[in-house]
Amino acid sequence: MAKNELKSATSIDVADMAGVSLATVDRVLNGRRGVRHETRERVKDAIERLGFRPDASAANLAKRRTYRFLFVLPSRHSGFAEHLEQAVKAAPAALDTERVVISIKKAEMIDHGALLATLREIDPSEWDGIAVKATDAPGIREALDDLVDNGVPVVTLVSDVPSSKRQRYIGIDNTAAGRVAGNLMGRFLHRLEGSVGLIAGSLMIRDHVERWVGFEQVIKADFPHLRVLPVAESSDNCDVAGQIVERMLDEHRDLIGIYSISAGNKGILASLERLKPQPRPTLIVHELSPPIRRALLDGAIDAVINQDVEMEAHRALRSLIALCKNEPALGGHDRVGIGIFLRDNLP
Amino acid sequence: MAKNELKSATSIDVADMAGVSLATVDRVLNGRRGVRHETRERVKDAIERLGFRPDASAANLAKRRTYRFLFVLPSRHSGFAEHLEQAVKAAPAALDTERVVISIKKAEMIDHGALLATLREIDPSEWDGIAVKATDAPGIREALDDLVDNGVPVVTLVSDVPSSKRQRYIGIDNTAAGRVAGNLMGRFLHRLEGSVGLIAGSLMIRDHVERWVGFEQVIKADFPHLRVLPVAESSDNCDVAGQIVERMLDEHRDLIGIYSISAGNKGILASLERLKPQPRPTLIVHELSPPIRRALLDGAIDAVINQDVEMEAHRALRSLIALCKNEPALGGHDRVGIGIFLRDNLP
DNA sequence: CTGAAAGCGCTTACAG
DNA sequence: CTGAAAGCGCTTACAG
Repeated sequence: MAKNELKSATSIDVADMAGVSLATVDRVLNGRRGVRHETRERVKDAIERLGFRPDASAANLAKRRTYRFLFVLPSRHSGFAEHLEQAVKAAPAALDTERVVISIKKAEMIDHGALLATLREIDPSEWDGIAVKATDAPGIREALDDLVDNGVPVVTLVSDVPSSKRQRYIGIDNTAAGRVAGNLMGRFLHRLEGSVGLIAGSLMIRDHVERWVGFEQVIKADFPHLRVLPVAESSDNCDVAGQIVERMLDEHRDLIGIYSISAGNKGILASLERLKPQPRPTLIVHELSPPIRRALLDGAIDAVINQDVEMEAHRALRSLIALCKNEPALGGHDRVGIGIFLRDNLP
Repeated sequence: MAKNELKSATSIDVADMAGVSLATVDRVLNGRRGVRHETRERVKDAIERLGFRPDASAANLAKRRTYRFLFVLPSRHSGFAEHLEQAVKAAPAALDTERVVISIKKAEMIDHGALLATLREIDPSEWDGIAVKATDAPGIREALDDLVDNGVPVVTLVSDVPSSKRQRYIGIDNTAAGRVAGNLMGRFLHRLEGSVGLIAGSLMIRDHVERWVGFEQVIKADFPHLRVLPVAESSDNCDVAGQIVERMLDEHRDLIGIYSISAGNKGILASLERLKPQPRPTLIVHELSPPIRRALLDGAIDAVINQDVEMEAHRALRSLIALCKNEPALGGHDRVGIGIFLRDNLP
């Protein structure tokens, strides 16, 4: 291997070749104004010819800029909420080159009055960017818009508020996730006929609605022998979810499947365990957490659809930093993959 | 937020507090020898009290060390091989703080004489680390061991050679992947009875064997009404794979499923398309590539099991760097997740 | 066993 | 519109 392959060009090389100073190279590199057109072209030419690629860590070392980001996350106790919070806290450490300090504000998501108050409390001048797991409820959109209008980049996390001015949404395509659930349900039930129950947290939360819609689409189109019952709302409360299952089993003797769109799985599993319907309805739920893993391994759950919260937290940071720098969106870096988990591919 | 939360301690702060020079702080930090016990303790104490965390990018900037890594990859033309090569080439750019130069050497995998010759050609002194997608064939193990004995870190990629001295294996758990395939096959076929055909590339390639074993395990245990046919070997050749399918359909009129363990899917799809068996056997394959995506969307394939080659390439680099630095293995950072893809969760 | 000083490749006031 | 110089937080010979 030629030695010169190992030493890549630095900005000094570029400056020398273009016959300018380091400061001018820096101006061209970072698109700062105040460089004569001709000079700019000379520098660009040198960059091109040397195959120069700026060293991001050196740049960040010199910048020493620290970003302060606020994350608004659900306060309600659930496996997913905890996991998300943990992932958000751990995310800055994975950023090698950028300095980020994050704070977390908890908000009650089901009660959107509480969420609204929390959002209203935020002082935009204190933050370089904000990530919110928000509901799509009245007033929330305006609160997000106010933050954006005050010059703070805002991204929605996990669940989107698409009509707002938030710059990005970081999370899975929830309609697609619902379709995946519908597909698995239909295929696992093969040609059996019967009813399928849906349990969501709240139809004010966008991701729940989208999953429901996706599920219905697929069942209607590809598995018309299945009857989808009206969605029941649990407020993401385990006890309520458990009662919903009891009622479903009682009212629909042909119940052969349950799609749990949101939280409350502990209650659902407990009811099924207690009532032992034969055969047990095929059960598809969201989000891997330790108890859900166990239930999957034990055969109490048939499939889990999961979003990678570590990746979401990481991408939220990357997006916020990109927004602070006015960088264009990198294609496909906001969407997170929809994971399907069976007993044997648990991570 | 207090201002001092934003400014974290630097090694100068540590040096001041401990009453030593920067060089000594560096020695303690990096476990270099030649520091009196008492001095070392003073420094450690200061690090602790200041909550000092070294800045990785500054360290790497100062080091300017460049790693030269060699990747031995399959030469045979296949969607997966191309994708893997592309991922390997792109991986260094994702490493913000480390400088890595990679080279790629192509080797014929099915013909292990050729692979062996390729491995024997490698001059250990030219490389800081080597990643190999190897077969588990005679002589290969010894060739890998020789490289390790010559002081070069070696990791296996995608397919392991567990009896060798390679330091790490980076890839999916292929037995688990086979189990996932078996599970999906069993569930999709529900209670239907019939034969299931398996097509592998070569039983000299470890990942193929492991997938086969995992598949059989699950079918035997959970879906005993399915009959698994003896594995056919295609040498990862599309034409051969297509012929195998024709023969299977001809000899087994009750063929209701096909598990394609490796490459050659184009041939399999073509044969099924031409012969149009009714009903079409449930088809499960590995590795998403553009033609496979299309077939999944068109309904010609029922499920795809995928490994994330970008992640594998990235982890291979991280592992090799860690090995060069004598860092301990980070738990779970070698294993890559097994992705299950249906029509609606394509990335 | 320990330290002073140069340097890694950029950015940032400041001066002109 | 452009440049000289200091500095970001570490590492590395070299000297003692």
